[in-house]
Amino acid sequence: MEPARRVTLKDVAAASGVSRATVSFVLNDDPNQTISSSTRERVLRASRELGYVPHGIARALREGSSRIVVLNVDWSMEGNFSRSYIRGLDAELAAHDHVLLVRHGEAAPQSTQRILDAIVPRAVLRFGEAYMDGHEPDQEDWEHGFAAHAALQIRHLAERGHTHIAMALPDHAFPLTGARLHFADETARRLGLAPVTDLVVPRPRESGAAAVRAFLAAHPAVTAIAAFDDDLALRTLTALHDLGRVVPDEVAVIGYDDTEYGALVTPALTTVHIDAEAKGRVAARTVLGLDAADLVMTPGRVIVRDSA
Amino acid sequence: MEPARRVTLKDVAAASGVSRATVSFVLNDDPNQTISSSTRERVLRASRELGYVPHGIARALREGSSRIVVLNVDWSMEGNFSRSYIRGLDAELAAHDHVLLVRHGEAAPQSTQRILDAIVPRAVLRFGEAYMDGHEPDQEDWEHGFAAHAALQIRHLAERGHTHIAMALPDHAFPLTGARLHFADETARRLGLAPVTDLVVPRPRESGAAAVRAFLAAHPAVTAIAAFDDDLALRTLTALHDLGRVVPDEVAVIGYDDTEYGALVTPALTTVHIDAEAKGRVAARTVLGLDAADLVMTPGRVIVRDSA
DNA sequence: CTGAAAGCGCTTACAG
DNA sequence: CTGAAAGCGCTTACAG
Repeated sequence: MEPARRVTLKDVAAASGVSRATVSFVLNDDPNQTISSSTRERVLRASRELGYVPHGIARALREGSSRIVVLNVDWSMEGNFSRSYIRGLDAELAAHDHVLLVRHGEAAPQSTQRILDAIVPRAVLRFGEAYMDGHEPDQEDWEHGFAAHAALQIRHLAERGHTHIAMALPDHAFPLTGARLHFADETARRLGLAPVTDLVVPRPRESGAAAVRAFLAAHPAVTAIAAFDDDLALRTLTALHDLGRVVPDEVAVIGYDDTEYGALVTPALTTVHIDAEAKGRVAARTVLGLDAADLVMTPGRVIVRDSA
Repeated sequence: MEPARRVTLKDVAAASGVSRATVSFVLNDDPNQTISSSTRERVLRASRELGYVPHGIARALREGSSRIVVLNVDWSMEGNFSRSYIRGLDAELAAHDHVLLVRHGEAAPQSTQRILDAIVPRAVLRFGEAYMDGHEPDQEDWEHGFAAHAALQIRHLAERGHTHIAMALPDHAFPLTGARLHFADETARRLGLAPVTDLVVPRPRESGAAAVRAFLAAHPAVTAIAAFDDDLALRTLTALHDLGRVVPDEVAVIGYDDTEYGALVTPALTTVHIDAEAKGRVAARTVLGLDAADLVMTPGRVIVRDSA
């Protein structure tokens, strides 16, 4: 079982009767070289016929880094946002001959470092970093960024007449939670609503119900809850159910990031859908030093169901 | 901003007064070489002091393939199984100086091929492949494999007195669905129950309810439904709720793979929890040609809540 | 317009 | 026990 020997530059050079250098120039469209079109033709044909594929490793050794971009995903916000973001990033990198390596953040930082040293990626991204950029967001961010997405929830609730809104947050705070609360509150301010209060809803069902009960007792004016994500929305919905509160009549709940179970719970969850594929593509272009001005963002939108 | 030059073998060799070859022998513990312990000491110290990290790219070029193992994930069974499997695979590969590259299966096969040609991974795995091995499972598989996990659901229902069981399946069949049904049915046979019938539950809420209604009308003896995963369990639960059927009294439902929302729905979902980390580790060892006999599997277990 | 040559950093027969 | 040398496949100054 002879494993078919790899076709190399040398083979293409031999087949087309030129040097390896020339083949490389042609295949990489080197702008500093002028290659006669007949030579170019010959090289291209030979390359095609032999099924030549550049050896990424050799190229990487020569270029100083591999065509791998690492994405660290260390907070698990599995949903449309992350999936679409990764899809866009992946596709755009592939279009530019790079590979996306997704690192799920379980590994110890030390092992991660060893790995990075070993594969020499072109770039290392952290999921959510770009998303969180601009805590004091610019216009762009209020249109398509994190701020805009946070605003969608509040605006929807405001349209339904709610003036006192709380935000349901996970028990383990991380950078994004603070930012979300900030943007939601800023949106409420702009709309002339009461400040957004925060409500931590732990995962265990009983503790969740207890937390929501205590919160509502302490904040009787609150009639709507914007959840950090659909998971927290579900925790909140379950807590309200267990407390015998009617949704949305007594308390409205809106989720975030449109997970698949939102439509299946009762009452069905109103939520925010975010397609981040374009954002992923922008990240890819940016990391490769390419212009991304032509990419248009898909705005987030509210999926209206029954809970708000 | 001079980027700190990389420490190479040559530096370590110079610092310890030996050749690059010797350094390589020491650092790789080459069994074909006998190195004096004083030399070994000196090399190790120099390497440590200089913070030497082998250049993975150069090594890969020399060795013929990179220390990357690709995992293709193309059916999205996000839950404990996949997460724990990936965690184990990742950790074990890291322990052996390899990196896991997770490819989410959205990319076109052609681009995937180009990528693989470019990075020359040590191995390419397909998620679920090992899991599905042995459609006619051996003893091992009935203990810790796919068959055993499928059996857990049926056994739990049988213990609760159910004799006529259906399996809720997604509308798009894929290899795993057939295997699951097969194993469930085989388990029912061994336990002396009626054959397991299949029930396709589409995602849209109304179609789901319609499908379940029609099914129950056609199969009045069925009192329990084992779902393909928690998502299908939730679809089924929702359908039963919408049809006014009481769970578990009229129909019991058991999920699979213990997603986080199972505890939050009403009635809370009884499900199967599978810790596949050891399986991931075995896959890593296997792919590297290492012995995996010492790894012990964690058996799956039923998480009993209210739905069955 | 094209080619010979150097070199990226490593591993491993091979020779001593 | 240790070192000099070749070579993995590529890119890119450099010389013609």
